Order: sequence, then C-alpha cells, then structure tokens
Amino acid sequence: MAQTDTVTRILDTAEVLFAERGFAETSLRTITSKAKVNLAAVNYHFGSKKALIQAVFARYLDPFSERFHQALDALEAEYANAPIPLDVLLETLARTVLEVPAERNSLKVFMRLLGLAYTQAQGHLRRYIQTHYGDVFSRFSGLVRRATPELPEAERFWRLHFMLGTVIFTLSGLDALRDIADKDYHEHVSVRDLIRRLRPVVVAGMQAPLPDDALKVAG
Amino acid sequence: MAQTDTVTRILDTAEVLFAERGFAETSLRTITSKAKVNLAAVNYHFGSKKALIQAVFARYLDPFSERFHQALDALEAEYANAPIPLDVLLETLARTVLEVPAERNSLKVFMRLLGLAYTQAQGHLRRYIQTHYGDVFSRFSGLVRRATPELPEAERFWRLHFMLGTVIFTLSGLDALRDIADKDYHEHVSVRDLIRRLRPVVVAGMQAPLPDDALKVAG
DNA sequence: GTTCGTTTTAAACATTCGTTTATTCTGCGC
DNA sequence: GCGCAGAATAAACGAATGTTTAAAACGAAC
Repeated sequence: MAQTDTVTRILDTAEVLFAERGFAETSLRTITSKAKVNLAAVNYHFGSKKALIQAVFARYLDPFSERFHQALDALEAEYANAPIPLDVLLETLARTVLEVPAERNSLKVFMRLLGLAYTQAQGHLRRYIQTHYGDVFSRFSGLVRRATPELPEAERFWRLHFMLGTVIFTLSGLDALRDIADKDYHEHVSVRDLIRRLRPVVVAGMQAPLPDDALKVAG
Repeated sequence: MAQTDTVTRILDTAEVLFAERGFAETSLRTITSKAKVNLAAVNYHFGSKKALIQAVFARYLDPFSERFHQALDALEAEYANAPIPLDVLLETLARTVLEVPAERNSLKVFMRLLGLAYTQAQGHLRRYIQTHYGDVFSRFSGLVRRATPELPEAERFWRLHFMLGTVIFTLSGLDALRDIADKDYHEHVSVRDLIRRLRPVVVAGMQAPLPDDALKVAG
C-alpha cells in the first residue's frame, strides 16, 4: 500500500466521521478501522490526532483560499478601483465555496467542518485557521467595507458574523433540517437550492436599517 | 449537606463547564471536583451523564417554555384574532430569552448551551428537547405564519431556521467574537447590545424579497 | 437511644482513549 | 540476490473515562 493511499484513506474517512460526530467523539480507532489502515498509521503519518484534524481542514481550506484569492483578483481587475457591489461579493464567495469540494460531493462535510471549527472547543484549531487563513477573511471583509460604506465599522463586523452564522449554522445542520422539511413540505432541497434561498436573506440582513439607539431597549 | 445543595451545586458547575468545553470534553470528575461533591453523586442523583446533561437543559428550558407560553397567551388576548406583527413576536421571544436566566447572569451560558444542543452530536439531547419543547416551537412558528402570509410555507420554514442560526451562532460563539471586536473596535458589547443589533437584521432577513426562480442559478 | 431510609463517601471496575515501541513487510537501487 | 530506508503492523502502555459497589455518615421518627 503506497503512502499516498494510506494518507488519503485516513483523511477521507476522518473528515466524514468528524463531520458526523465531532472531534472528541471520534476515536482514532474508529477512523482507522473504517479506513482499513493500522491504528498507528495516524500517528506515523500525521504525528497526532490534533495534526490530523488540522490536515483535514487544510485539504479544504488550501484550495478554497487559493481560488477565492484568484476570484477576488479577477473582480478587482474588472471593477478597477470602483467598489465591488455586495451581492457580487457574496455571489463570488458562494460560488467558490460550492466549487471547492465539488469533486467529492462533500459540500455538506465542508460546511459541517466549518461549523465545528467554530463551536467545538479545540483551541488549537482556531489558532491554526486564524494564522493560516486569516488574510483571506481580512481581504474579503475589506472589500465588504467598501461595498457598504453606510455601515459603521462595528456594525459591519457584527453583521458579517451574523450572516456567517446564518450560512454555517444552516448548512452544517442541514441533514436534520432537511428531514423535517422533506416530511412537512414534501419538497426536497439541495444545497444549491438552499444557497439560492440564502442569498436574498443575507443581502437584506446586511442592508437592514441601523438599530435604534441602545438606551431605550431595556424598558 | 442537604440533597438540594448537592444537586444544585452539580448543576451550577456542570452548566458552566459544558458551556465552556462541550459535553464530551467535560468529565464528571472535573465537574464533581470543582463542585466539591463526590464523584458518585452524579450517578446517584441523576443516574448517568446523559441524564445530567438533560437536567441542565431542563433547568433553563422549563421556565422558558412556561414564560413564553404565558407571553404568547397575553399577546393572543391583546390582538384578539388579528395576526400578531412579526416584530412584536420577535421582541417577545427576545425578552423571554433575556428574562429566564437573568437571576444568575447566565444568559451567555444559556445561549451557548442552545448552540451545543444543535451542533454537538448527542442524539439523546435532540430527542429530549424535541419531545419536551417541540410544542412551544410549533406554536411560535404558527404565529409567525400568520404574521408573514406573503411567504410560501417552505420559504418561511427555512428563513426561521436561518434566523435561528444567526442568533444562536452569534450568541453561542460570543466570547471569541467579543475578543476580536474589543481589540479591533475598542467597543465592548453586552449581550443586550447584540440583541439590539440583531433585531433589525432578523426582521429584514425574514422580510427579504423572494429568491429568483431556481433554474437559472447554476449557470 | 435505636432504627431505618436517604445521602455521602472511598475504592474499585471495566472500557476506552491517544500514543509508543519493537517487529515485520515492502520495494527499489545496486 | 542483498541491503536498506520507508511504511505497515501487532502489541502494549499509561492515563482517563463513566459507572458500580459496599461501607460509612447522617437525620428524622418513634
């Protein structure tokens, strides 16, 4: 068995199990037995479980980061120095997210992993993502700033994270929701369907009127 | 040490630790040692770790469910048979959420627990919440239906979950986000602050224009 | 003061976990 | 064919987990 075989076999199995159960709830023995490789192979090839988790993310985020940078390059060229409209930015982001895991039909896994990165403890993971992919997010949020000059800085920051929550939460909990939707509305939705539904909601959320002044809220 | 003392001591400690680290990452020994009770007390009083997790949720959700039902009773009486406006419904929901854990200043913990209930595996928890508190959600979404008659059924279903994602995701990941916001904008936000910011975004999201027809999205 | 049900406690139990070690296997250059 | 580095394997390690047991401590009722 060639090295690449074992390594990708582990990664393929681990990403699915992590997405299904979370990191702490997935043991190396579960991964290696389902992947039909030896238990020690994980520590041999990756060094530790933490490193395996990071490798799983890198396999998605490296291509995503590269493609998204390219897409933003193209947009900036197209719009010269004019601000890029918000819906164009969001459309580009969505398209890139859709493209990256397309080859393995694993968009669901990708989104679920992103959700876990946020919600699971795993401090090492947050650090890893921040240091490796922080610049993509910075660039994107800089472009969003130019697209929404009417928003105060802090307000834009929070709204970006609101919308991030909307998308990640929805797509990462998709299976459970889809079951309910199928049952209640007899209408099966695909991920692309959902993204189509998400777009106007996200745009409207970003462009919502500013909140009232704070003080009168308590009453 | 009276029984109530030990039980509430365990619950108080467990909810904080669960919120900080998640369920699987929090051992009973960590809980009992920090709570200064015997390890076996958990199994004696609750039966198992799973039952302890459910008890932690019940202590929040039972009062929430009761108060929210009462608040909806009052609204339905006030509006007779007229539909209750969407922003009133959301305002009532927000106020109830804020009231429940107020006595212990543990709103952050409450929201974080809700987020974990969604994102952590813990199938038993999802079943428990669904069977015990499903009717509150049904009632609320029925009222939202009357408040948004222009939305197709499926669209409203998804948008409700979009907005649920926005709120839970934001408030449950609050600490991490707040750190960034504090550093970048030198503006410390409270949970109530965030809810004030959330409201217009959620309302705008629910009232966003319907998505374009599906077919042309792929291109 | 004794009895009896409840609660607390210390100790042990059986698993499971991530990791390490020592050995065997494999395939390629010579 | 031989030697050897890289890879795979079986076995064991120590630590940590949830749970159970059996004894002790406690508190109210009589």
